[in-house]
Amino acid sequence: MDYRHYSRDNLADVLRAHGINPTHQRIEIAHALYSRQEHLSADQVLAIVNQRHPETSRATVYNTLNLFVEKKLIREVIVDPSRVFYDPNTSAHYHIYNVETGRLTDIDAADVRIEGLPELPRGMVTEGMDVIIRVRRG
Amino acid sequence: MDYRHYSRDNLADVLRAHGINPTHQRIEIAHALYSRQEHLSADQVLAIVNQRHPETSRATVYNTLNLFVEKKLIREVIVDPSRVFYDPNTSAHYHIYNVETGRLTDIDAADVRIEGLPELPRGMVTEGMDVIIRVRRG
DNA sequence: GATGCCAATTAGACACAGTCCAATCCATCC
DNA sequence: GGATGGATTGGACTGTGTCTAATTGGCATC
Repeated sequence: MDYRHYSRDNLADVLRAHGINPTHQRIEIAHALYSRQEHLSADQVLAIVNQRHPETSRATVYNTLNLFVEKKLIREVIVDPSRVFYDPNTSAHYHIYNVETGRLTDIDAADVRIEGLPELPRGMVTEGMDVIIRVRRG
Repeated sequence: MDYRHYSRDNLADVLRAHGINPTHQRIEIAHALYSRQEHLSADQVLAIVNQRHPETSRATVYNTLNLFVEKKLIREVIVDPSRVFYDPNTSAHYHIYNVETGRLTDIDAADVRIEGLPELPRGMVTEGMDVIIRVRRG
């Protein structure tokens, strides 16, 4: 999937490819995340989407972000107890979290080797692995 | 530090060793976590502490858990957007999180090798690394 | 034992992220 | 142009966690 061009037309195709009906609001929300390639909280998405004219409701932003997560268009990043971040990068990668600024940075998982993890209990499957390095100014 | 015996007397000593004035409430809260060696949310701690006679207030539970984290007596585990878990195990270890049941299990960090992590930006220091494997019944 | 001090605790108000719900809107199909 | 059904909306609601002002309680000093 090529996300280099984030025109609203392209994004509509991306949504369709993930089985999502591309409405105006959904395209705006996808655009907020993809055009920035940043980690945004739901509130930040709401604020960005509403800088343009039409008011989009809070409920729609939350509904849509959850829908995108379910359809694997974006990923939740849980690093801060006070809010969830949403990540338009769904390829395998990890995160550096600056606990002072709240800024998240990506680490490509291809560069990292992790060995010695235990076997999962039988009947269990991995849904995902998060690696979070918490940093501050030293 | 030997946490094998979790009498309230021993816990008072543990608190003092971490520079914490051991009050009744604080000892009960420490006891709730250490005697179970489990990952508990603040609400679970509150419920356990109040099973015994004296009512301990919600504010005290939150204050105390935050104090314990600050004094490195316990660790926060952030895996669920809706609540923080507190972990009496402060040695280096990672977590398996069952997204269906909400149950957390430890992985000893000594068994795991992680290589290829990038250098931190200059002037930054690591405060901690979290590894969370999210699992479900497959 | 009485007194004063200060930290710890308390109840309750508050803040905020996120969810729920019933009413409305709107794109599509006939 | 209706009818249909999914999407959106505002507003009420929930649950976690924080704040604050008032009270309590342990401890030292007299």
